[in-house]
Amino acid sequence: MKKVSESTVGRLSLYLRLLKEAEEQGILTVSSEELARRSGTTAAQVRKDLSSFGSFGKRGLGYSVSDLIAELRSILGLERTWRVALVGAGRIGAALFGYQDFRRQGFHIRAVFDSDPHKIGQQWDELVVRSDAEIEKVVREEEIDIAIIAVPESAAQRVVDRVVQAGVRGILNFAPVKLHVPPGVALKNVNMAMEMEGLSYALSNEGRSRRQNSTKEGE
Amino acid sequence: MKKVSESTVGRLSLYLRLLKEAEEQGILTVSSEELARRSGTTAAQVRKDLSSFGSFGKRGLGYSVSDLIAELRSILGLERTWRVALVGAGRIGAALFGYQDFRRQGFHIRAVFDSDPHKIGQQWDELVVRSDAEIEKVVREEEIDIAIIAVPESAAQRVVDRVVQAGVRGILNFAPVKLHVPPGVALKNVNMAMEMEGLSYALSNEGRSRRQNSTKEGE
DNA sequence: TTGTGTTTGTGACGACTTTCACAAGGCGGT
DNA sequence: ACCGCCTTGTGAAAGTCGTCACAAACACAA
Repeated sequence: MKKVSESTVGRLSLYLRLLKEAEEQGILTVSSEELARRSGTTAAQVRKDLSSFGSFGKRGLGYSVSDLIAELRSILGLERTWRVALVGAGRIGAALFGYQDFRRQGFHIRAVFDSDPHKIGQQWDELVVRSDAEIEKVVREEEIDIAIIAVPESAAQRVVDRVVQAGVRGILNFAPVKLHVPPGVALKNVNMAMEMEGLSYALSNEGRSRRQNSTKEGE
Repeated sequence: MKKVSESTVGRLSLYLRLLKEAEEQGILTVSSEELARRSGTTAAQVRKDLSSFGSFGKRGLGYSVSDLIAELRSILGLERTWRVALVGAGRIGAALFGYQDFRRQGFHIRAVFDSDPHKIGQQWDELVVRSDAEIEKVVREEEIDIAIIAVPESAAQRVVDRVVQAGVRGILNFAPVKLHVPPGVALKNVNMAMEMEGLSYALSNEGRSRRQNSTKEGE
Protein backbone atom coordinates (compact mmCIF):
# COMPACT_ATOMS: atom_id res chain seq x y z
CA MET A 1 0.00 0.00 0.00
CA LYS A 2 2.16 2.81 -1.30
CA LYS A 3 1.14 6.26 -2.41
CA VAL A 4 -2.07 6.39 -4.39
CA SER A 5 -2.78 9.03 -6.99
CA GLU A 6 -5.97 10.94 -7.31
CA SER A 7 -6.64 9.45 -10.70
CA THR A 8 -6.42 5.99 -9.23
CA VAL A 9 -9.05 6.85 -6.64
CA GLY A 10 -11.25 8.28 -9.37
CA ARG A 11 -11.02 5.05 -11.30
CA LEU A 12 -11.79 2.95 -8.22
CA SER A 13 -14.99 4.90 -7.90
CA LEU A 14 -15.77 4.09 -11.50
CA TYR A 15 -14.94 0.41 -11.08
CA LEU A 16 -17.27 0.29 -8.12
CA ARG A 17 -20.18 1.59 -10.14
CA LEU A 18 -19.47 -0.85 -12.96
CA LEU A 19 -19.19 -3.75 -10.56
CA LYS A 20 -22.57 -2.93 -9.06
CA GLU A 21 -23.97 -2.98 -12.57
CA ALA A 22 -22.36 -6.34 -13.21
CA GLU A 23 -23.72 -7.67 -9.95
CA GLU A 24 -27.25 -6.72 -10.96
CA GLN A 25 -26.70 -8.61 -14.19
CA GLY A 26 -25.92 -11.66 -12.11
CA ILE A 27 -22.25 -11.74 -13.03
CA LEU A 28 -20.19 -13.40 -10.29
CA THR A 29 -16.67 -12.87 -11.50
CA VAL A 30 -14.82 -10.39 -13.71
CA SER A 31 -11.36 -10.33 -15.20
CA SER A 32 -9.23 -7.19 -15.33
CA GLU A 33 -9.75 -7.43 -19.07
CA GLU A 34 -13.52 -7.25 -18.68
CA LEU A 35 -13.38 -4.38 -16.18
CA ALA A 36 -11.05 -2.54 -18.52
CA ARG A 37 -13.45 -2.94 -21.41
CA ARG A 38 -16.31 -1.58 -19.35
CA SER A 39 -14.36 1.30 -17.90
CA GLY A 40 -12.48 2.33 -20.99
CA THR A 41 -9.00 1.78 -19.62
CA THR A 42 -6.54 -1.09 -19.98
CA ALA A 43 -6.34 -4.36 -18.12
CA ALA A 44 -2.91 -3.47 -16.77
CA GLN A 45 -4.26 -0.21 -15.43
CA VAL A 46 -7.07 -1.99 -13.61
CA ARG A 47 -4.68 -4.44 -12.02
CA LYS A 48 -2.22 -1.72 -11.01
CA ASP A 49 -5.00 0.33 -9.46
CA LEU A 50 -6.33 -2.56 -7.43
CA SER A 51 -2.93 -3.90 -6.46
CA SER A 52 -2.05 -0.66 -4.69
CA PHE A 53 -4.49 -1.78 -2.01
CA GLY A 54 -4.03 -5.53 -1.90
CA SER A 55 -4.42 -8.77 -3.84
CA PHE A 56 -8.10 -9.14 -4.44
CA GLY A 57 -8.07 -11.42 -7.45
CA LYS A 58 -7.52 -15.10 -8.07
CA ARG A 59 -5.06 -15.96 -10.82
CA GLY A 60 -6.67 -17.78 -13.66
CA LEU A 61 -10.12 -16.70 -12.50
CA GLY A 62 -10.34 -12.96 -12.04
CA TYR A 63 -12.07 -11.01 -9.29
CA SER A 64 -15.16 -11.98 -7.34
CA VAL A 65 -17.67 -9.24 -8.06
CA SER A 66 -19.20 -9.14 -4.60
CA ASP A 67 -15.86 -9.33 -2.81
CA LEU A 68 -14.39 -6.58 -4.91
CA ILE A 69 -17.42 -4.37 -4.32
CA ALA A 70 -16.93 -4.83 -0.59
CA GLU A 71 -13.21 -4.06 -0.84
CA LEU A 72 -13.77 -0.92 -2.87
CA ARG A 73 -16.48 0.32 -0.54
CA SER A 74 -14.10 -0.15 2.32
CA ILE A 75 -11.19 1.54 0.56
CA LEU A 76 -13.31 4.51 -0.45
CA GLY A 77 -14.75 4.88 3.01
CA LEU A 78 -18.30 4.26 1.85
CA GLU A 79 -19.24 1.86 4.61
CA ARG A 80 -20.16 4.67 6.90
CA THR A 81 -22.43 7.65 6.30
CA TRP A 82 -21.08 11.15 5.97
CA ARG A 83 -22.76 14.22 7.40
CA VAL A 84 -23.01 16.93 4.77
CA ALA A 85 -23.99 20.61 4.84
CA LEU A 86 -25.16 22.41 1.74
CA VAL A 87 -24.24 26.09 1.66
CA GLY A 88 -26.23 27.99 -0.94
CA ALA A 89 -29.89 27.29 -1.64
CA GLY A 90 -29.96 28.65 -5.18
CA ARG A 91 -30.53 26.65 -8.32
CA ILE A 92 -27.40 24.59 -8.01
CA GLY A 93 -28.01 23.98 -4.35
CA ALA A 94 -31.54 22.86 -5.08
CA ALA A 95 -30.36 20.51 -7.81
CA LEU A 96 -27.79 18.95 -5.51
CA PHE A 97 -30.29 18.63 -2.71
CA GLY A 98 -32.54 16.62 -4.99
CA TYR A 99 -29.73 14.46 -6.32
CA GLN A 100 -30.74 11.09 -4.95
CA ASP A 101 -27.41 9.43 -5.72
CA PHE A 102 -25.78 11.30 -2.86
CA ARG A 103 -28.10 9.84 -0.26
CA ARG A 104 -27.79 6.40 -1.78
CA GLN A 105 -24.01 6.56 -1.43
CA GLY A 106 -24.24 7.50 2.23
CA PHE A 107 -23.88 11.26 1.96
CA HIS A 108 -26.62 12.67 4.15
CA ILE A 109 -27.44 16.35 3.92
CA ARG A 110 -28.12 17.52 7.47
CA ALA A 111 -28.27 21.28 6.98
CA VAL A 112 -28.91 23.85 4.26
CA PHE A 113 -27.79 27.47 4.51
CA ASP A 114 -28.46 30.63 2.54
CA SER A 115 -28.05 34.34 3.04
CA ASP A 116 -31.23 35.35 1.22
CA PRO A 117 -34.04 36.21 3.69
CA HIS A 118 -36.56 34.90 1.17
CA LYS A 119 -34.95 31.47 1.26
CA ILE A 120 -34.34 31.30 4.99
CA GLY A 121 -37.15 29.44 6.71
CA GLN A 122 -38.22 27.51 3.60
CA GLN A 123 -38.97 23.87 4.23
CA TRP A 124 -36.84 21.53 2.11
CA ASP A 125 -38.10 18.03 2.78
CA GLU A 126 -37.44 17.52 6.47
CA LEU A 127 -34.98 20.42 6.71
CA VAL A 128 -35.43 24.14 7.14
CA VAL A 129 -33.13 26.48 5.24
CA ARG A 130 -31.14 28.35 7.85
CA SER A 131 -29.39 31.68 7.89
CA ASP A 132 -25.73 31.58 7.04
CA ALA A 133 -25.17 33.42 10.29
CA GLU A 134 -25.79 30.08 12.00
CA ILE A 135 -23.14 28.18 10.04
CA GLU A 136 -20.65 27.82 12.87
CA LYS A 137 -23.24 26.78 15.43
CA VAL A 138 -25.10 24.27 13.28
CA VAL A 139 -22.00 22.74 11.70
CA ARG A 140 -20.69 22.00 15.15
CA GLU A 141 -24.00 20.76 16.54
CA GLU A 142 -24.63 18.48 13.59
CA GLU A 143 -21.01 17.35 13.44
CA ILE A 144 -20.80 18.05 9.72
CA ASP A 145 -17.98 16.25 7.89
CA ILE A 146 -18.32 17.72 4.41
CA ALA A 147 -19.57 21.06 3.09
CA ILE A 148 -20.87 21.59 -0.42
CA ILE A 149 -20.21 25.14 -1.56
CA ALA A 150 -22.91 26.34 -3.96
CA VAL A 151 -22.68 30.09 -3.41
CA PRO A 152 -21.53 32.88 -5.76
CA GLU A 153 -17.79 33.07 -6.22
CA SER A 154 -17.56 36.32 -4.29
CA ALA A 155 -18.78 34.59 -1.12
CA ALA A 156 -17.07 31.24 -1.56
CA GLN A 157 -13.77 31.78 0.22
CA ARG A 158 -15.45 33.40 3.20
CA VAL A 159 -17.85 30.49 3.57
CA VAL A 160 -15.02 27.99 3.30
CA ASP A 161 -13.01 29.69 6.02
CA ARG A 162 -16.01 29.58 8.31
CA VAL A 163 -16.99 25.95 7.79
CA VAL A 164 -13.37 24.86 8.11
CA GLN A 165 -13.11 26.86 11.30
CA ALA A 166 -16.20 25.00 12.52
CA GLY A 167 -14.61 21.61 11.93
CA VAL A 168 -15.44 20.57 8.38
CA ARG A 169 -12.67 18.46 6.82
CA GLY A 170 -13.94 18.06 3.26
CA ILE A 171 -15.15 20.63 0.74
CA LEU A 172 -16.90 20.12 -2.59
CA ASN A 173 -16.72 23.44 -4.38
CA PHE A 174 -19.03 24.49 -7.22
CA ALA A 175 -17.96 28.13 -7.32
CA PRO A 176 -15.62 28.94 -10.20
CA VAL A 177 -12.77 30.11 -8.02
CA LYS A 178 -9.56 28.74 -6.61
CA LEU A 179 -10.17 28.19 -2.92
CA HIS A 180 -7.56 28.01 -0.21
CA VAL A 181 -7.87 25.55 2.64
CA PRO A 182 -5.45 24.65 5.41
CA PRO A 183 -3.57 21.32 5.32
CA GLY A 184 -5.70 18.44 6.50
CA VAL A 185 -8.79 19.68 4.69
CA ALA A 186 -9.63 17.93 1.42
CA LEU A 187 -10.93 20.04 -1.42
CA LYS A 188 -12.55 18.97 -4.69
CA ASN A 189 -13.71 21.31 -7.40
CA VAL A 190 -16.50 20.96 -9.90
CA ASN A 191 -16.08 23.68 -12.48
CA MET A 192 -18.62 23.58 -15.26
CA ALA A 193 -17.46 26.79 -16.87
CA MET A 194 -13.98 25.35 -17.20
CA GLU A 195 -15.26 22.16 -18.76
CA MET A 196 -17.25 24.14 -21.29
CA GLU A 197 -14.16 26.12 -22.19
CA GLY A 198 -12.30 22.86 -22.63
CA LEU A 199 -14.94 21.82 -25.13
CA SER A 200 -14.70 25.16 -26.85
CA TYR A 201 -10.96 24.67 -27.19
CA ALA A 202 -11.34 21.15 -28.52
CA LEU A 203 -13.94 22.16 -31.10
CA SER A 204 -11.95 25.20 -32.19
CA ASN A 205 -8.84 23.16 -32.81
CA GLU A 206 -10.26 20.13 -34.54
CA GLY A 207 -8.01 18.86 -37.26
CA ARG A 208 -4.99 20.58 -35.71
CA SER A 209 -3.15 18.54 -33.08
CA ARG A 210 -4.90 15.21 -33.21
CA ARG A 211 -4.87 14.76 -29.43
CA GLN A 212 -7.12 17.61 -28.39
CA ASN A 213 -9.99 15.42 -27.40
CA SER A 214 -8.15 12.99 -25.22
CA THR A 215 -11.10 13.08 -22.85
CA LYS A 216 -12.98 11.11 -25.43
CA GLU A 217 -12.93 7.51 -24.32
CA GLY A 218 -11.01 8.71 -21.27
CA GLU A 219 -12.54 9.75 -18.00
CA MET B 1 2.75 25.08 -30.84
CA LYS B 2 3.26 21.45 -29.88
CA LYS B 3 0.92 19.08 -28.12
CA VAL B 4 -1.08 20.64 -25.33
CA SER B 5 -2.34 18.70 -22.37
CA GLU B 6 -5.80 18.90 -20.97
CA SER B 7 -4.49 20.26 -17.69
CA THR B 8 -2.83 23.10 -19.55
CA VAL B 9 -6.11 24.05 -21.18
CA GLY B 10 -7.81 23.92 -17.80
CA ARG B 11 -5.27 26.31 -16.39
CA LEU B 12 -5.61 28.69 -19.32
CA SER B 13 -9.28 28.91 -18.51
CA LEU B 14 -8.36 29.75 -14.94
CA TYR B 15 -5.80 32.36 -15.97
CA LEU B 16 -8.42 33.98 -18.17
CA ARG B 17 -10.81 34.39 -15.27
CA LEU B 18 -8.07 35.80 -13.06
CA LEU B 19 -6.95 38.21 -15.75
CA LYS B 20 -10.46 39.56 -16.12
CA GLU B 21 -10.49 40.13 -12.40
CA ALA B 22 -7.17 41.95 -12.62
CA GLU B 23 -8.47 44.04 -15.50
CA GLU B 24 -11.42 45.16 -13.42
CA GLN B 25 -8.99 46.19 -10.72
CA GLY B 26 -7.29 48.42 -13.25
CA ILE B 27 -4.13 46.34 -13.45
CA LEU B 28 -2.43 46.74 -16.83
CA THR B 29 0.37 44.25 -16.62
CA VAL B 30 1.08 41.02 -14.75
CA SER B 31 4.19 38.91 -14.32
CA SER B 32 4.11 35.13 -14.45
CA GLU B 33 4.97 35.36 -10.76
CA GLU B 34 1.80 37.34 -10.05
CA LEU B 35 -0.41 35.07 -12.13
CA ALA B 36 1.07 32.08 -10.35
CA ARG B 37 0.31 33.58 -6.97
CA ARG B 38 -3.29 34.20 -7.93
CA SER B 39 -3.81 30.83 -9.56
CA GLY B 40 -2.02 28.70 -7.02
CA THR B 41 0.61 27.30 -9.38
CA THR B 42 4.21 28.27 -10.05
CA ALA B 43 5.63 30.96 -12.26
CA ALA B 44 7.38 28.38 -14.41
CA GLN B 45 4.11 26.57 -14.94
CA VAL B 46 2.38 29.74 -16.08
CA ARG B 47 5.13 30.52 -18.56
CA LYS B 48 5.21 26.94 -19.90
CA ASP B 49 1.46 26.95 -20.35
CA LEU B 50 1.46 30.23 -22.26
CA SER B 51 4.54 29.46 -24.29
CA SER B 52 2.89 26.42 -25.84
CA PHE B 53 0.84 28.91 -27.84
CA GLY B 54 3.24 31.73 -28.51
CA SER B 55 5.31 34.47 -26.92
CA PHE B 56 2.84 36.84 -25.38
CA GLY B 57 5.02 38.48 -22.77
CA LYS B 58 7.69 41.16 -22.78
CA ARG B 59 10.87 40.23 -20.98
CA GLY B 60 11.53 42.49 -18.07
CA LEU B 61 7.92 43.62 -18.05
CA GLY B 62 5.49 40.74 -17.94
CA TYR B 63 2.24 40.29 -19.83
CA SER B 64 -0.19 42.96 -20.89
CA VAL B 65 -3.45 42.07 -19.19
CA SER B 66 -5.72 43.10 -22.04
CA ASP B 67 -3.54 41.50 -24.71
CA LEU B 68 -3.31 38.27 -22.81
CA ILE B 69 -7.06 38.19 -22.28
CA ALA B 70 -7.52 38.56 -26.01
CA GLU B 71 -4.99 35.82 -26.75
CA LEU B 72 -6.56 33.40 -24.30
CA ARG B 73 -10.04 34.08 -25.60
CA SER B 74 -8.78 33.33 -29.07
CA ILE B 75 -6.93 30.17 -28.02
CA LEU B 76 -9.94 28.84 -26.14
CA GLY B 77 -12.27 29.62 -28.99
CA LEU B 78 -14.34 32.04 -26.96
CA GLU B 79 -14.54 34.77 -29.55
CA ARG B 80 -17.50 33.14 -31.19
CA THR B 81 -20.72 31.93 -29.64
CA TRP B 82 -21.52 28.25 -29.36
CA ARG B 83 -24.96 26.79 -29.94
CA VAL B 84 -25.90 24.47 -27.10
CA ALA B 85 -28.70 21.99 -26.53
CA LEU B 86 -29.72 20.90 -23.07
CA VAL B 87 -31.02 17.34 -22.90
CA GLY B 88 -32.86 16.66 -19.67
CA ALA B 89 -35.12 19.21 -18.01
CA GLY B 90 -34.90 17.82 -14.50
CA ARG B 91 -33.31 19.52 -11.53
CA ILE B 92 -29.83 19.51 -12.92
CA GLY B 93 -31.02 20.66 -16.30
CA ALA B 94 -32.94 23.50 -14.67
CA ALA B 95 -29.93 24.54 -12.64
CA LEU B 96 -27.72 24.60 -15.72
CA PHE B 97 -30.31 26.50 -17.70
CA GLY B 98 -30.26 29.20 -15.06
CA TYR B 99 -26.49 29.32 -14.83
CA GLN B 100 -25.80 32.78 -16.17
CA ASP B 101 -22.06 32.21 -16.57
CA PHE B 102 -22.67 30.02 -19.59
CA ARG B 103 -24.41 32.72 -21.54
CA ARG B 104 -21.83 35.27 -20.51
CA GLN B 105 -19.07 33.05 -21.94
CA GLY B 106 -20.85 32.73 -25.25
CA PHE B 107 -22.58 29.41 -24.73
CA HIS B 108 -26.15 29.95 -25.88
CA ILE B 109 -28.76 27.36 -25.08
CA ARG B 110 -30.97 27.06 -28.14
CA ALA B 111 -33.02 24.00 -27.27
CA VAL B 112 -34.18 22.01 -24.25
CA PHE B 113 -35.39 18.42 -24.46
CA ASP B 114 -37.08 16.03 -22.08
CA SER B 115 -38.97 12.77 -22.32
CA ASP B 116 -41.48 13.56 -19.58
CA PRO B 117 -44.86 14.62 -21.04
CA HIS B 118 -45.37 16.88 -18.05
CA LYS B 119 -42.25 18.83 -18.92
CA ILE B 120 -42.74 18.96 -22.67
CA GLY B 121 -44.41 22.20 -23.67
CA GLN B 122 -43.27 24.11 -20.60
CA GLN B 123 -42.01 27.60 -21.32
CA TRP B 124 -38.44 28.18 -20.14
CA ASP B 125 -37.66 31.82 -20.75
CA GLU B 126 -37.92 32.20 -24.50
CA LEU B 127 -37.69 28.44 -25.15
CA VAL B 128 -40.24 25.65 -25.09
CA VAL B 129 -39.21 22.27 -23.70
CA ARG B 130 -39.44 19.85 -26.60
CA SER B 131 -39.96 16.13 -26.82
CA ASP B 132 -36.81 14.10 -27.08
CA ALA B 133 -38.34 12.54 -30.16
CA GLU B 134 -37.45 15.78 -31.91
CA ILE B 135 -33.77 15.70 -31.00
CA GLU B 136 -32.46 14.87 -34.44
CA LYS B 137 -34.64 17.38 -36.25
CA VAL B 138 -34.06 20.30 -33.90
CA VAL B 139 -30.35 19.69 -33.43
CA ARG B 140 -29.90 19.86 -37.17
CA GLU B 141 -32.20 22.85 -37.67
CA GLU B 142 -30.58 24.84 -34.89
CA GLU B 143 -27.09 23.75 -35.90
CA ILE B 144 -26.23 22.74 -32.35
CA ASP B 145 -22.50 22.48 -31.60
CA ILE B 146 -22.57 21.18 -28.04
CA ALA B 147 -25.02 19.00 -26.10
CA ILE B 148 -25.30 19.00 -22.33
CA ILE B 149 -26.43 15.59 -21.10
CA ALA B 150 -28.50 15.91 -17.92
CA VAL B 151 -30.56 12.72 -18.14
CA PRO B 152 -30.53 9.59 -15.96
CA GLU B 153 -27.60 7.30 -16.59
CA SER B 154 -29.80 4.67 -18.19
CA ALA B 155 -30.69 7.05 -21.01
CA ALA B 156 -27.37 8.82 -21.41
CA GLN B 157 -25.63 6.68 -24.02
CA ARG B 158 -28.70 6.53 -26.22
CA VAL B 159 -29.07 10.30 -26.15
CA VAL B 160 -25.40 10.76 -26.95
CA ASP B 161 -25.57 8.47 -29.95
CA ARG B 162 -28.50 10.43 -31.27
CA VAL B 163 -27.10 13.92 -30.86
CA VAL B 164 -23.77 12.84 -32.31
CA GLN B 165 -25.60 11.32 -35.22
CA ALA B 166 -27.32 14.68 -35.68
CA GLY B 167 -24.04 16.54 -35.89
CA VAL B 168 -23.07 17.56 -32.37
CA ARG B 169 -19.29 17.63 -31.88
CA GLY B 170 -19.01 18.35 -28.17
CA ILE B 171 -20.65 16.70 -25.16
CA LEU B 172 -20.76 17.82 -21.56
CA ASN B 173 -21.95 14.83 -19.57
CA PHE B 174 -23.50 15.01 -16.11
CA ALA B 175 -24.66 11.39 -15.96
CA PRO B 176 -22.44 9.16 -13.82
CA VAL B 177 -21.50 6.80 -16.63
CA LYS B 178 -18.66 6.29 -19.03
CA LEU B 179 -19.91 7.37 -22.42
CA HIS B 180 -18.56 6.29 -25.76
CA VAL B 181 -18.27 8.73 -28.62
CA PRO B 182 -16.69 8.37 -32.05
CA PRO B 183 -13.37 10.05 -32.84
CA GLY B 184 -13.75 13.71 -33.60
CA VAL B 185 -16.32 14.26 -30.87
CA ALA B 186 -15.06 15.90 -27.68
CA LEU B 187 -16.41 14.65 -24.39
CA LYS B 188 -16.11 16.16 -20.91
CA ASN B 189 -17.53 14.63 -17.78
CA VAL B 190 -18.78 16.27 -14.62
CA ASN B 191 -19.17 13.56 -12.07
CA MET B 192 -20.27 14.77 -8.68
CA ALA B 193 -20.68 11.31 -7.22
CA MET B 194 -17.08 10.54 -8.06
CA GLU B 195 -15.84 13.74 -6.45
CA MET B 196 -17.77 12.95 -3.29
CA GLU B 197 -16.21 9.51 -3.18
CA GLY B 198 -12.83 11.13 -3.58
CA LEU B 199 -13.58 13.21 -0.51
CA SER B 200 -14.76 10.14 1.34
CA TYR B 201 -11.48 8.43 0.52
CA ALA B 202 -9.43 11.42 1.62
CA LEU B 203 -11.28 11.78 4.91
CA SER B 204 -11.13 8.06 5.62
CA ASN B 205 -7.39 7.95 5.13
CA GLU B 206 -6.31 11.08 6.92
CA GLY B 207 -3.03 10.63 8.72
CA ARG B 208 -2.12 7.68 6.51
CA SER B 209 -0.30 8.56 3.29
CA ARG B 210 0.28 12.28 3.60
CA ARG B 211 -0.54 13.00 -0.04
CA GLN B 212 -4.20 12.10 -0.10
CA ASN B 213 -5.43 15.64 -0.40
CA SER B 214 -3.26 16.84 -3.19
CA THR B 215 -6.32 18.60 -4.58
CA LYS B 216 -5.94 21.03 -1.76
CA GLU B 217 -4.23 24.11 -3.12
CA GLY B 218 -4.31 22.36 -6.48
CA GLU B 219 -7.00 22.70 -9.09
C1' DT C 1 25.30 54.22 -25.64
C1' DT C 2 26.25 51.49 -21.97
C1' DG C 3 24.94 49.35 -17.65
C1' DT C 4 21.59 47.53 -14.31
C1' DG C 5 17.61 45.19 -13.04
C1' DT C 6 13.77 42.53 -14.16
C1' DT C 7 11.11 38.89 -16.35
C1' DT C 8 10.37 35.87 -20.19
C1' DG C 9 10.99 31.56 -22.94
C1' DT C 10 12.98 27.08 -22.91
C1' DG C 11 16.17 23.00 -22.66
C1' DA C 12 17.36 19.74 -19.17
C1' DC C 13 16.09 17.33 -15.25
C1' DG C 14 13.14 14.89 -11.99
C1' DA C 15 8.77 13.03 -10.48
C1' DC C 16 4.91 10.74 -11.40
C1' DT C 17 1.67 7.71 -14.43
C1' DT C 18 0.71 4.43 -17.68
C1' DT C 19 2.00 0.57 -20.50
C1' DC C 20 4.52 -3.62 -21.30
C1' DA C 21 5.91 -8.14 -20.53
C1' DC C 22 6.38 -12.12 -17.92
C1' DA C 23 6.99 -15.14 -13.88
C1' DA C 24 3.99 -16.97 -10.35
C1' DG C 25 -0.23 -19.01 -9.11
C1' DG C 26 -4.47 -21.49 -9.39
C1' DC C 27 -8.32 -24.23 -11.74
C1' DG C 28 -10.18 -28.02 -14.47
C1' DG C 29 -9.81 -31.98 -17.15
C1' DT C 30 -7.84 -36.41 -17.72
C1' DA D 1 -1.09 -36.12 -9.76
C1' DC D 2 0.14 -33.95 -13.73
C1' DC D 3 -0.58 -30.87 -17.66
C1' DG D 4 -2.33 -27.00 -20.09
C1' DC D 5 -4.67 -22.86 -19.95
C1' DC D 6 -5.88 -18.61 -18.14
C1' DT D 7 -5.35 -14.44 -15.34
C1' DT D 8 -3.17 -11.98 -11.70
C1' DG D 9 0.51 -9.16 -9.58
C1' DT D 10 4.57 -6.54 -10.45
C1' DG D 11 9.32 -4.94 -11.81
C1' DA D 12 11.04 -2.49 -15.65
C1' DA D 13 10.40 0.58 -19.75
C1' DA D 14 8.09 4.29 -21.89
C1' DG D 15 5.73 8.33 -21.72
C1' DT D 16 3.79 12.54 -19.68
C1' DC D 17 3.83 16.48 -16.76
C1' DG D 18 5.81 19.81 -13.66
C1' DT D 19 10.08 22.11 -11.82
C1' DC D 20 14.53 24.26 -12.18
C1' DA D 21 17.84 27.20 -13.75
C1' DC D 22 19.68 30.27 -16.93
C1' DA D 23 20.61 32.74 -21.31
C1' DA D 24 18.17 36.10 -24.09
C1' DA D 25 15.56 40.21 -24.33
C1' DC D 26 13.75 44.45 -23.05
C1' DA D 27 12.95 48.95 -20.17
C1' DC D 28 14.89 52.52 -17.98
C1' DA D 29 18.34 55.52 -16.12
C1' DA D 30 22.40 58.01 -16.49
